[in-house]
Amino acid sequence: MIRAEELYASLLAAHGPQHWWPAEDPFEIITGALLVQRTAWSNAALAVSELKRESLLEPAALADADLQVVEQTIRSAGFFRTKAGRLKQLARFVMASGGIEGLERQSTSQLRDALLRLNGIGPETADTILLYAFSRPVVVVDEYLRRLAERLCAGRTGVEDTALRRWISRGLSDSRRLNEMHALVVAHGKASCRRRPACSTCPLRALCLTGRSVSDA
DNA sequence: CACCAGGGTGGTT
DNA sequence: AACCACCATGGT
Repeated sequence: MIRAEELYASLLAAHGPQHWWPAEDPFEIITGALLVQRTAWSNAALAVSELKRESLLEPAALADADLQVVEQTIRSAGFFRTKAGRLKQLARFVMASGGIEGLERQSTSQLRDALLRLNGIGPETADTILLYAFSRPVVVVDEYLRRLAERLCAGRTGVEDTALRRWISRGLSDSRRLNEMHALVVAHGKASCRRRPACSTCPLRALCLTGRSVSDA
């Protein structure tokens, strides 16, 4: 049985530190989390800097901004009509919650439920926000992690997200390493081939060969 | 030219 | 519950 801590060490050795969102403005991170959905980060980052240039990277300004202006400003992030409306809604939500400081006072589960009620924020984006903007010790489950687990389990499919969460959080409980872990999983997912048996050059090959189950015990 | 990127929604079976 | 089309830009 592979421990999550071993996986973390192997990923870190193979790909190096990823330093995603190192302690920036929480609202900027929230905005980026929405803009990056199904989009290359370079394009999302461009949209974030454009918002900053337009002085729209603050809840009050964004909440009151003209929808058409927001659409054109974030154009580079793709799905710009959809995302512009969701961004404004998010800004209104932050305002109505007493700002970022108001959100920081909420418990992790309360904040997660509130985020999930918003249109355009699903489990992955909500957990990303909790982890990267509010430093909550949350496991982000994405498609890369599911594929990775599938390989570590020697092809076993259908592992539940809740089982993945328990497995990861058993070995990594602090937000700092969970932060790095998610970034490393994404980096590895993009770097490695997506065929069922991991290719022979995969840095995790040794783990794949010794791996059994993620959901056992 | 096709394919993909740090997802989520709404509709259909 | 498991699929599906759709949203749209920019890089390879």
